[in-house]
Amino acid sequence: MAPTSDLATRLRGGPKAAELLIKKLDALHRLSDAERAALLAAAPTRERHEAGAELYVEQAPVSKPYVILSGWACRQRVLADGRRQILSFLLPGDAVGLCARRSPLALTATVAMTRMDVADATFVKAAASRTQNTRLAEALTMAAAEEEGQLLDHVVRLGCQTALERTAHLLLELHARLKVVGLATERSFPMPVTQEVLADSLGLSVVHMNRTLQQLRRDRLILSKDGYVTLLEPLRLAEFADFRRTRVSGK
Amino acid sequence: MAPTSDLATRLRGGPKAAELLIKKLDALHRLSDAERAALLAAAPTRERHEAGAELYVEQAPVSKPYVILSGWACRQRVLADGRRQILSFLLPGDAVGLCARRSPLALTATVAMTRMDVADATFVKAAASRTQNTRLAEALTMAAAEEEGQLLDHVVRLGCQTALERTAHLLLELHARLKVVGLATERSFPMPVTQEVLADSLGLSVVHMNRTLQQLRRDRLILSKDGYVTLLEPLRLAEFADFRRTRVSGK
DNA sequence: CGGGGGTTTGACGAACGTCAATCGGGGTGG
DNA sequence: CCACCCCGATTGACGTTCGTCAAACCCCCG
Repeated sequence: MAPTSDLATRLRGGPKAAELLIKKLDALHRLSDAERAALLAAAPTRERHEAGAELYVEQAPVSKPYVILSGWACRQRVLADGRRQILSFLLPGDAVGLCARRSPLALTATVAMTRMDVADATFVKAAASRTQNTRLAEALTMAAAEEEGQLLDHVVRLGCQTALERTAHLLLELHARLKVVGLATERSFPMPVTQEVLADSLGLSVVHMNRTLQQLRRDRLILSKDGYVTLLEPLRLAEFADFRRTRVSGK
Repeated sequence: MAPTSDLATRLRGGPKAAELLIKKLDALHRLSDAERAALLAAAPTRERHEAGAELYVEQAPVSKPYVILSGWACRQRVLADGRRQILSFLLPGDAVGLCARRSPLALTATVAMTRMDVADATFVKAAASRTQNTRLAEALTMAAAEEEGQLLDHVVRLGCQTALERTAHLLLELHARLKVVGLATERSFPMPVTQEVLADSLGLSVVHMNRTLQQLRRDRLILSKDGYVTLLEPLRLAEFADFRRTRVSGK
């Protein structure tokens, strides 16, 4: 199901740190051959982070940007009394910490939810600032806009959808994002996080999260086991959850 | 309570279209005298929009940027079955539609909630792109980051706060934002929108919104009447709602 | 064999939504 | 000037969704 050989190659530290990033940006705004080559040529430093590691600390300076090579992270905030809200999921191919401002402070904590491999993305910023790499810079801007779109979707989920709708909507988003970078098949994708994480993302209790997933299974809309989710009826699910692909730029 | 004479001046079409914007940016990242002067010198086209007018249509191209001179707007999405989610409030001094990308499509609708006066903000974009106006460009970037911060706050409100906490938190945000541009006093500010709007923003029903406001009044935390809100105990309210001023950039 | 984290279940209660009616003020036409 | 109306705020009664608590269960691992 997962492309294990590719994955193994990447994890062993092959030269293709930018591979997933390119897949993602290309889908958003086709890069030039030169830009793709420039990104692939880079051999950035890699880091491994264990689950629970904090990549950025809320209100602390953003150390350096990363591209996620494998594993999942999230942005989160924790209230004084311990309540946690997960604001977004960060998946392989995502670039993080590429803020435009001068000495940026992180608006949220960023935490590894699984073991993950990341590459220092300073080379991406450098490449994008070269004048010949126009489309790369544009693609990064569009990626930022797409991220804003995801945050807006999240607000809608939390603000006016039921537990069932929220869950379906989030699963559809994760599936779409993973498919772009080749980590999901037509209907399935890995889900390496606990129900507690989903609950904290969707504003539900763990118990209700569990029951909601059960209901989706009972209704034969999804399958889930062993860390994989299968969307049995993506179209019906999308209709039900009011899920629509939003475009960020058009000509 | 409201600075009526200033307001009247602005509404009559005095030359100070950028006045409120400058107040806001200055508070975020002090501009140079030259930058302030450049912004104040501009005499952009003005437009008046009645309540209900749609400044931008979701998924349609963003026509041109605006600075809000008076009145409130919001960004919103409407689901297929009519449920509405308000994603953010746009207040006087806010710039909207200043997207960086090429031919941007609006990620949400933007709707006037009161009669409003806006100025064409093309001159702001132009001024920011001149190389000598570094700090202006930086300030705009920081304003964008602040907006992201507000969106993150909104997710937290919806995801893990009670109706009472959400409401208090939103009122504190609105107060802080209006105070920066001089439209709020130490404890009071105008609230020109219906409870239905607040409800659609906070993910509550109108009925529950009403009861929540009543409770805040009963608890002597706020006063509200005639379109004005007074925060009776801002500190206690902030403590209760876990409201914190988040900084976007640091030395 | 024991332990711990994650999932699942049941019973119960609280927060919030829905429905429907009333109230109150400002505007409008007769 | 007054009757009417409409929109927004308010109230009450009731239903549903979702949270909480507590216990069991399952599986992997040491």
